[in-house]
Amino acid sequence: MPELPEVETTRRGLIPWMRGATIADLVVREPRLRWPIPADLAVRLRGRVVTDLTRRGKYLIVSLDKGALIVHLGMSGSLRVVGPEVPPGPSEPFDLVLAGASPMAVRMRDPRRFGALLFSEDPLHHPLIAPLGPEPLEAGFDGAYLRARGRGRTIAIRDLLLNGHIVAGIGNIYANEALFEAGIHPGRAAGRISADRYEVLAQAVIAVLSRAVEAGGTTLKDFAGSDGRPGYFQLQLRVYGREGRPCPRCATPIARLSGGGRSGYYCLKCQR
DNA sequence: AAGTTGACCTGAGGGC
DNA sequence: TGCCCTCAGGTCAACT
Repeated sequence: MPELPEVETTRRGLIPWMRGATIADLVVREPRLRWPIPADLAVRLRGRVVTDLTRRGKYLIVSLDKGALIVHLGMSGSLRVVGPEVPPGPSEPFDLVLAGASPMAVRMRDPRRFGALLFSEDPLHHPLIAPLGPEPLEAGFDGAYLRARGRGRTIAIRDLLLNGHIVAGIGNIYANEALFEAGIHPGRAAGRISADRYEVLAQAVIAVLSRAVEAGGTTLKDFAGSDGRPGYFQLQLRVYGREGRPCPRCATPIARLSGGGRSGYYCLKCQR
């Protein structure tokens, strides 16, 4: 599920609830996520104050008066605000309980358990965060940067975009959508794309991600924002998941790139 | 070094 | 209806 726009949607929804709040407790029902939730985490968190909620790529960083939580939603994760009376369902590994006049909890749902909840004294230097590439919606990301990273390489351009150490936050949906918008074939070797086309691609990445953030992310199956409402960007998808349907530009049926990992969708006429 | 594949999990959907 | 197979929004580790 969650790529940059979905994580950003979650972050924006949680800010009013979390910023300035005191953590009353962490209730762990299932510690076996991508990495185990540290056993002593609840003890460390009780009484801590949330000073800020930020995002780096697909990671949420909950800054505390001492240290920070690092949250990743994996493939199937979401965070929702619930009242204390709402009983937890299956696949809901933890609640972060916040104190206040009307106490509430931030509840994680993660059926596939590819998500993570970790603690760090210095999150920006954490081994998962430090190697991330630039944020695509901030300065430092442009065509020249992408071209420099792709220079001389035979890797498919889609896989370059999916590598968080090259650029942070892009997943399979938005990589495919941006490549369509830029008219570039997802399998094209990264080293065989002109400077001009790299500039078009970088702008397409920025445009697609910005529109998706505005729409509240993409809900294909089960993504929900912190208020439980879905995103709406799936209505604007032009190629992802649309094999056989007409290309919005030329009406040629959308093709699917199979073989080797995750699938790619593209128009074989518009994208070279 | 760069590229490719497997691994980690659950649940949904299609075919028979 | 039910079983089995395939696939899914991520990404690290271990191979070639």
